[in-house]
Amino acid sequence: MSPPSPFQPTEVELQMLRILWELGPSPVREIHARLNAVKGTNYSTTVKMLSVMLEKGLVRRDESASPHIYRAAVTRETAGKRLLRDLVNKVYDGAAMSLVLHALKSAKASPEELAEIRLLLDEMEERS
Amino acid sequence: MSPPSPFQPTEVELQMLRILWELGPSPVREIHARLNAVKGTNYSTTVKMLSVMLEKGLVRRDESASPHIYRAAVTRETAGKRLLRDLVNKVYDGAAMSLVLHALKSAKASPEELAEIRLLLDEMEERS
DNA sequence: GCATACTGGCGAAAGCTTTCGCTGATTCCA
DNA sequence: TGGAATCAGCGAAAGCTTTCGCCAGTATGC
Repeated sequence: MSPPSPFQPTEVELQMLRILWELGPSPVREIHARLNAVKGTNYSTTVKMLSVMLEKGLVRRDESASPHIYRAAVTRETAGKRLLRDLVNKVYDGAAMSLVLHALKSAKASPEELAEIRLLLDEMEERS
Repeated sequence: MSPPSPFQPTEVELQMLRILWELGPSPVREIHARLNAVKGTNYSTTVKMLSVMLEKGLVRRDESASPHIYRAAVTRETAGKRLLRDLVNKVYDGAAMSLVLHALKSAKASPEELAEIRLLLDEMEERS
């Protein structure tokens, strides 16, 4: 399913990905504007970061457009899933459910979300 | 509740913590035995790692016992909670529920666990 | 056509984490 | 008590990620 990507984004790479997820495909300039707003870093830094991420396969680049357009190569869902799996393995020793419980306890949920979870639970119960 | 610890453990530190969580309070030797088994690193490395973690407040040390005894200064629960909060913020933008859903979908749960979650959901619903 | 501004990129510096060599102290036996 | 083994630690090297200075190419406005 996910063939060539064992890459876990680093701290700042994740920050960058988040910007890309929010912004959608964008030229460096816009990405930098956002990053700079929160981190006050240099334009060069943003460019470099993107080029590193390009090598790692975390972003994609469209060079045909004149200001090059960058887009995230992984969806928020995929990245989240990977990081989550990682977290579960590293801390909860693979017991994903402990984590679900923790997360649930410490989170605020809307009625809709609660309903969605119930639905999911139903499905899971049926299947087993 | 958690006064002086904004420290997020790094990769290897987490590995070390996991060993401590499993082993309980232990002398360096035993910790090293485990670490070495999975990473093949030097005894010195383990000692250094522990001293760094001591400075960061991630572990505690009992120097009165002759082979010094190290123990984790954070519980698995606390560490997990912190990392989780971090993950939620960095990837899901604070929307813990999206994460819960993901985790649920990708996990196998026993009937007992499912029941526990339902219970929790009930409580949450009442409170809102 | 020329100065100016914008864009992209390389290579190296800075700053972490991680690893280990080497050294001194302590413990353990015979 | 002497010698070997174990234990603890420092300081520096190695290896990442992150930052940026500087330069070159390209578009832009006059």
